[in-house]
Amino acid sequence: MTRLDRSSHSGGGHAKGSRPLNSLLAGHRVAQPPSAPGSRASVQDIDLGAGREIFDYSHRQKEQDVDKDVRDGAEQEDTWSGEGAEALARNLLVDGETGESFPAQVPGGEDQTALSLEECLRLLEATCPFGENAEFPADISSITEAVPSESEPPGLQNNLLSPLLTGTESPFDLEQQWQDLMSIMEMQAMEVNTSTSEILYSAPPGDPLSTNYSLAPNTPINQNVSLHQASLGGCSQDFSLFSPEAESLPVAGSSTLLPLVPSNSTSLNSTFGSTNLAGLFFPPQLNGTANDTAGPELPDPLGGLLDEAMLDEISLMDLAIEEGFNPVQASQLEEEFDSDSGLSLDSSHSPSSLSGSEGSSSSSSSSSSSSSSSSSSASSSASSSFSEEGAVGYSSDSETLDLEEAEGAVGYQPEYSKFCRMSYQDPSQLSCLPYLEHVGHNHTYNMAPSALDSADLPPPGALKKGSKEKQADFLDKQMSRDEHRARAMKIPFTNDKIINLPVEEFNELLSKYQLSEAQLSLIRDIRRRGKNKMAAQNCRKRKLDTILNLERDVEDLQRDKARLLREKVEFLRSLRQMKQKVQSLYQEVFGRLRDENGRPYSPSQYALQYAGDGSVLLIPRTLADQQARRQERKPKDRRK
DNA sequence: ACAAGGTGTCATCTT
DNA sequence: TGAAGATGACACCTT
Repeated sequence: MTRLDRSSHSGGGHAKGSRPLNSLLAGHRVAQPPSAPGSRASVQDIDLGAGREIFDYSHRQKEQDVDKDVRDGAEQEDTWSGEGAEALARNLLVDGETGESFPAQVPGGEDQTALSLEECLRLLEATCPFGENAEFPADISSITEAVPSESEPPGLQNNLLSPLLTGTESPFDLEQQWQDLMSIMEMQAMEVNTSTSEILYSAPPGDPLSTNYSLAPNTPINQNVSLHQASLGGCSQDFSLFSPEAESLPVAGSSTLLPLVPSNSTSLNSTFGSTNLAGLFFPPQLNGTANDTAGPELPDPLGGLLDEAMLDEISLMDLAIEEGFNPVQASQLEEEFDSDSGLSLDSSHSPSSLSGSEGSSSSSSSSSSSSSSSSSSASSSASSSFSEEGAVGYSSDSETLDLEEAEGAVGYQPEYSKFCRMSYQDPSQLSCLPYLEHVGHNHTYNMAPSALDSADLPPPGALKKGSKEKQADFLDKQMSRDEHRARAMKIPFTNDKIINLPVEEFNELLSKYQLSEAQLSLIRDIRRRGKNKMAAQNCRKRKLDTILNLERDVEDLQRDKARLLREKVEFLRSLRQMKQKVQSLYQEVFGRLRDENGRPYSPSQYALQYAGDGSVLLIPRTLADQQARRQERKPKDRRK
């Protein structure tokens, strides 16, 4: 935040003219009028050596023309509640012997029928054997409550549906479902190549669920009944609707129960065995082909969203994302870390020999890729920066040139390629000038203007036959501004030492020589600039690492999201299957109910009600609707 | 001519 | 308190 504030002051860039503070007060920097635009030397460091015992800018003065090359110029959801059952229980009587419940006050009380759950199960087992492994919610009524039927026409509502199945309530937020699925598709479109996306809208080969199913990219998915028929093949799979306790409920054979006459059991069996289970999801009266107690058909609100084919395709997509993406992207990411930044913090790349090796004891091993947090990356980078970049530039002193050439030739540098790439497009040019490899860190605009005028690299031929003079000249051109100044001021040691020596050694070094104020000032400036230059490089490295880490985090999160969506879809799919099974059970039981005259009950007048204790009751539709409405209100109230 | 990216430098803040 | 490091901002350069 403070930095943002600072930016206001330097908004125009410590913009030369606006950088007043100590600079302007001290007058050591002269803000050049705009008449000297674009000139890097518009504000220039003037190191007159105005005694800078302390590192105070106010002591700087306009630089004398110590370097004649330096140009003059100034510087410077879901609700599975069982409350419906509880509510219902308040209106029910409990059979003292059987424990079964039946409505206490219902017109036409003799029609109230409570079915033994065991009987129901037995009934259903005849046609639909249960699996053993399926998990099922304990609260049966809540399951029924969740059976969707929202899209059925109002007129068709009073059908063979659970009384809690109202036409208005859907346990799923369809909009949310759609958004999730669209999200998956978006991700797929984002991360998977087009070939994969083709899979999205075409049936996967060999997928029996989707052979009769095709999706258009922008077409809402339709419910295809035969799809479920194929997928479920009766109710043979994983069907353990009721708990063992429920199954062990006492058999109700009393007069309170209406006889369950399997009058049409054969037809039921045949019908049920090949029943279109998708149809079981829906009210029976929609199914005109079935008898009046079986074969309902309703649009499945989930069917459009959770169609088997689509689910499989989503899984494929996610798989492609996860499996296809990971290795490639990861390797790409690694390459980025290693090459793109070109600034690996790994000190294993650090030079084994540094001109500034006095301070290389601080060298520490660090790896940007191993640190997921930018902070750790930052610290490691900082700790290794000295040794890593100790050899950067600033080696111009002619007296030690040979030494530095040797040093430069030894080891450098992790950033060598990058800097060479930046400053010299052709590395071969450097390879034939090994003593120049550190020069790549100097920008040509740091060079003296005269050097800038002829900054072009000498043609290879010229270099070939180049005399030592020419080489020296060329080397001279590559020297930084500070190096030129240091040479001009006859600083008796290398810029490299000036920059990289620890404070104590640095002060010791200074004390060894008799230096003028101008020289001391220049030395301190060189040190300050050199350190700041390395700091800036490290700062940029860290910034880059941070960006890369964030990118990686984003990719990880996207993968997580895709996985969670996939799991959600799987859950929804199994939920739908369970609902279908519950619905089929419902129809089966209801279809076998007979009144005292041996006639089937009309689904428009009666409905089965699952009680909380596991019993099943036959109650009038009106009561069932009331309870369903009451049930419906509760989640809405809760939402508010 | 213009944009983008790299680099050096400064001012300022933080450690 | 001073040294060193970190960082935003700017100018300049190269591509």
